[in-house]
Amino acid sequence: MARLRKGERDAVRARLLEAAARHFAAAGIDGSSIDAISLAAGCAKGTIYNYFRSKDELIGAVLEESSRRAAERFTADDVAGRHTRRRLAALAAADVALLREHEDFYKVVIREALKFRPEVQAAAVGHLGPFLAAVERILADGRRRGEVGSESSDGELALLFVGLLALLYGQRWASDGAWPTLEAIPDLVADFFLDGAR
Amino acid sequence: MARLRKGERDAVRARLLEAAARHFAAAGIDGSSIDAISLAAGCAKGTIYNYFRSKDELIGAVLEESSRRAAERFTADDVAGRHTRRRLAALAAADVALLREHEDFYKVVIREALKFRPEVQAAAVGHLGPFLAAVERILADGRRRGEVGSESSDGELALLFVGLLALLYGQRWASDGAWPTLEAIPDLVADFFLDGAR
Amino acid sequence: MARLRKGERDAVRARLLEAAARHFAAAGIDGSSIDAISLAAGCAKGTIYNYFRSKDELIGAVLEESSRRAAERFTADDVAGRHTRRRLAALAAADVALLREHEDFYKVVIREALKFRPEVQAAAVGHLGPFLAAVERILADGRRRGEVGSESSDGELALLFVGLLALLYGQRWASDGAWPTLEAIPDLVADFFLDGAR
Amino acid sequence: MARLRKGERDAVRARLLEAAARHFAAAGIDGSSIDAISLAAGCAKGTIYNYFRSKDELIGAVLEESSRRAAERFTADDVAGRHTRRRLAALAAADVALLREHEDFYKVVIREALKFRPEVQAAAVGHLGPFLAAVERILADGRRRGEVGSESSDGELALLFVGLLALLYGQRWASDGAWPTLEAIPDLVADFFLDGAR
DNA sequence: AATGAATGAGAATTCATTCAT
DNA sequence: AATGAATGAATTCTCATTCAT
Repeated sequence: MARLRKGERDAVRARLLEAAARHFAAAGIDGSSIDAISLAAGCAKGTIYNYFRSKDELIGAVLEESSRRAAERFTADDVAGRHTRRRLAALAAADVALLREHEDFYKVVIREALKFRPEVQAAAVGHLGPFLAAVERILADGRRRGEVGSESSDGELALLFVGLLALLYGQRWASDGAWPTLEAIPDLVADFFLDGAR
Repeated sequence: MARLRKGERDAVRARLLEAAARHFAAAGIDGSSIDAISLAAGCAKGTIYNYFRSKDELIGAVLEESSRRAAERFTADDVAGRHTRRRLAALAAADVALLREHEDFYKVVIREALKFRPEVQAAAVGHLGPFLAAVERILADGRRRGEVGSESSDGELALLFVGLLALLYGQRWASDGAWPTLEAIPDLVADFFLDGAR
Repeated sequence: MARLRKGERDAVRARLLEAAARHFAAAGIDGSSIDAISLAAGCAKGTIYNYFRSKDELIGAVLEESSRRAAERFTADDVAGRHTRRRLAALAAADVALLREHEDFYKVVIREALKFRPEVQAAAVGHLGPFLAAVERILADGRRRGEVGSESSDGELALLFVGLLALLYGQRWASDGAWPTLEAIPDLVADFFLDGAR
Repeated sequence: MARLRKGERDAVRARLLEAAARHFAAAGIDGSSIDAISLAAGCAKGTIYNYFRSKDELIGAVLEESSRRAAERFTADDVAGRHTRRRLAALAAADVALLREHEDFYKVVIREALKFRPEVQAAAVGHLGPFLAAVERILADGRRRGEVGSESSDGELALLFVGLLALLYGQRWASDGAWPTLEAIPDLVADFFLDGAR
């Protein structure tokens, strides 16, 4: 059964990644077996090893995929002249839109990032690179406009911004969607990030 | 070896809990074996089952212990008349002091909470109860003083406060202590929580 | 706490044996733990080892006790001049009376015997000795009276008699007492043993 | 080693069942480890779990297999017009022939039945169904011919018949084959069942 | 390329037995 | 004598990975 068309092979790979993300999100990485993931993707257990050398590589690929998709978007809608608040809210809204499409991937990657393991952190920040850069750009503009005055560096603030976003997503998962809703998140994060509780 | 001297049994239990927290923090809960934990505590494999009926119960006891110790402290130093900023910073400072003593326990409980699993969330918030209540009290006073004006409810804000604190701890673990330092955290979290990036 | 009065020590031993029989009957020998038995007898785990060197010895003692009590009785009521049928029924009735008092012991010893392990068989038949001898005596008299004519030897027939009795007890346990009842067993076994289904 | 030649999988399963029966018969169910059984069947420890989900399922499969094979035979040779004695002896002879081929399976299933556990009894009698039905048929005919007159019901008598048979097999195992021999059993059981010791 | 049976290291848990107090 | 904590061998079961077909 050799020589799948390129597209077919990619399709199987995509199915495997989605099944993996689904299982990882539902049962945790350790609680998900290669066997169950393969079957959920419509393959036999052995097949997955034709696509990923090991479970670790599969995990890596899921995280990779998550950020790959994310990176395609950021900044697309960003417009430099606007108010900092609007630009941040728009950025968050774009992220929320992505999350809607790939919630399982987000859940996996966010959970992984929030384990705060140094070995993983480099990769995580790497994946977040484009997003963090977008935030920093907005912050730099914001300082010029007098809308940002924090003593913390833009890099630190950018990390706090994505952290807050992750926290709000997580709070939503933890409360089974009760609070906050996806619709509310962009304004919520932009407002709180800029003004705090004041 | 029956009838341990009074207190001896508690000492063994404490050693087991600390060894468990240490392993959980270093290798994750799933990555830690009962066997290794027992040996690290200076017991044989079977001994741990004289203290905890199962791994799940051990995990529960570690989380319990963590919050039990935490609950002893909060609000001790809180003084109602002060500025909101000072009170929040003091609360955070008390928490940081606790974290210094039981960092492994904190790491475990924070990681667990940041998996955002609804089944676990109730317990997590329950453990945080006294802390959250303290924050809410300060916020209510703050509103009276005109130092807090956010449209979000005090309950939501309190959750964001502990979330931010957890995020800063985590950022420290992830960066191997590079940023932020423990000393900086109380002011950092109080400032950002009240004023944001403005 | 040394030097228990002789009677006290015997009382503890008896309690241990009864607890053991109870557990063995309910959960099987393998399914019963020394710990549970000790506690049920009101002692701590270690105490049992002051009375029995090992679990095997405890098992042996339970079986021993069972047949010791049984041996006290047989033949007491037997009267040589009567009809074979009446004498067999009386013998069975005496056994049923014993079983009523020590049902757990009976269950254990019968189950053990019906595993048919050669190593155990010698002991089992040894324990049954007095009972088998009584049956053989009755059979020998029965032949003289013309009430027994089987070609099988008396020894073989005696084994069949106790086998039948055990079978009926067991059938009762298996059917939760539905059939046969304890009252019916003595006549049932005497009749069937002498006449079969004819 | 995927896609075994047709039949290969069944062969492995059969080897596992036989190894299990062999061990169960020799050391008891509780005394037999999954590990030892697998190795005896020529597999590694884990392999057995590709065929049976748990030890309980393996036990069930051994009992099932035992009665499945048995059910194939009964009554094949039965001829309605003959003497009750001859028909019963023939039935017993057919059973003995089966036992010769699958002695370990018989030993396991008989031992299990003679534990007289109500939960198991239903299954045991279910497995015996065809055999019991055959006995009852013969008894009904026997009554018509005047060769059976017992006051007990045919159902009860049938249970006694299989009980006797089991007892004789067991007696043989217990005596290491000394008495009775397999050859003698069919006539022995038919004679004793019909006439008793008379 | 896909399959899925085989593998065996490793994990949690049980429990008879020992022995210091 | 009684206790009950400690022990560690043994057991069941899981699962990532390999590889013949």
